[in-house]
Amino acid sequence: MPGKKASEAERREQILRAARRVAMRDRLDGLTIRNVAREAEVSSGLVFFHYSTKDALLEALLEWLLERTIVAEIGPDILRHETAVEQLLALLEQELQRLSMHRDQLELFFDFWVIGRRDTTIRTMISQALDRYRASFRPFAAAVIAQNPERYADMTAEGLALLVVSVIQGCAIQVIKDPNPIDLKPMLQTVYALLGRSDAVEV
Amino acid sequence: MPGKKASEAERREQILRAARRVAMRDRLDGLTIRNVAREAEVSSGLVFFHYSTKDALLEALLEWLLERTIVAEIGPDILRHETAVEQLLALLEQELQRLSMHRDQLELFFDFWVIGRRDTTIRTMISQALDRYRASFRPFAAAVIAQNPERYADMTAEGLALLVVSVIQGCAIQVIKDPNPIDLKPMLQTVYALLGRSDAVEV
DNA sequence: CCACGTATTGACCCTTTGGTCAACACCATG
DNA sequence: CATGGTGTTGACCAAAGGGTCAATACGTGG
Repeated sequence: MPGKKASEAERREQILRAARRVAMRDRLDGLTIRNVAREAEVSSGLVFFHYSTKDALLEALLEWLLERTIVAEIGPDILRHETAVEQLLALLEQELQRLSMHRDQLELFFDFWVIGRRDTTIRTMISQALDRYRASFRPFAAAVIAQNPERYADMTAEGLALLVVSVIQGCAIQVIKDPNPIDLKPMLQTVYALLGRSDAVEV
Repeated sequence: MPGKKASEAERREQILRAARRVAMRDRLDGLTIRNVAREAEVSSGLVFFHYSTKDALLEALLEWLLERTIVAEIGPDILRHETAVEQLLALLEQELQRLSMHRDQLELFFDFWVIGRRDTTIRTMISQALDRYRASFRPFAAAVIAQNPERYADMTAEGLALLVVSVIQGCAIQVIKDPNPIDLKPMLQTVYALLGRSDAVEV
């Protein structure tokens, strides 16, 4: 006995929201069509009606995840710093802070990562998101080098951006490695020392 | 119609080897008891006879993987360097090189990583392996700081070791991000510039 | 050469899951 | 008020996979 009707867009949103809740709670291996349907309080058939296949639903979910996880927001908190080095460091610190919160999103990302080894579409989506992410660090890296060429000789903007992003991604692994979160402060302090700033910072 | 008998240890080894081949070829989602049995040319029942459950087989497989993947070998190639900085950098370079080869083992590791979010035993095994890995960098980090305290003020051995390991793990993600391998050289060059060595190196 | 423990087999069970589909209810329109 | 298109349902299907188990072959000790 079918229930009320709803518009295409509404229902898709409703189902996607349910999928998000399920995924955040039970991870990807708990994300079954039936679970999503139950969470959205609709039938399993309806999920297939709006998302023809589970992969389609996964891709919609990943799109949402990527644009709120693998994005470096360049706001006034970053740009208000004077020197390029300080801006880059502020960006790094901001991203590390974002990692420490949002562990659940991080874990979900790694779930998708593993699926992506198999599914070309997902793999490509992730790869492009990570490329964009790294690209957003590049101008800052270039500015750092330009501002003090003799000290930062032998560096390239590409290399520095890749280094910073690698540190962030490595820290992502550290953050979700075990239940009790790790303290990234000593590491951040070390980076500051290497790149030239020395004032202590909160993490 | 049962086949030949074999000793306990022999059969376990034979099955584990088969499991390794299957895992390296088809990833963890292709690692079914039936696949392992076929690869080992035994029956599926026999796999359960020697590994009472699939999890037990997975743990045996993970143990093998960890001790050949998440281990920093400190050989003469590292220790022959004069300064502590050079030793640490040589170690870093060696590990990055190891990443670039062994992509398959890396991907397998991430498969286990995701499973480990669910399975406490696997999670603990991975966590401990990573802790040991980081610990093996610690003495080198400490030596670096001790050798030039005024330059590396504000650093701690713990922080530097964590930084180096984070870089390696971040690069691991870069390495398997997309099919065609990335070039880590510019990044390594940047690290050399930051930590003080300037001669070019092969990767 | 007999008997007993054990290694080995493969059919079988049960659960889960992605996906299909015929039936049915809802709503707009004529 | 009929009617057709479409949103919606839940039963059903097939495949896959972990695990069980009775039957059976093998080897060894008596």
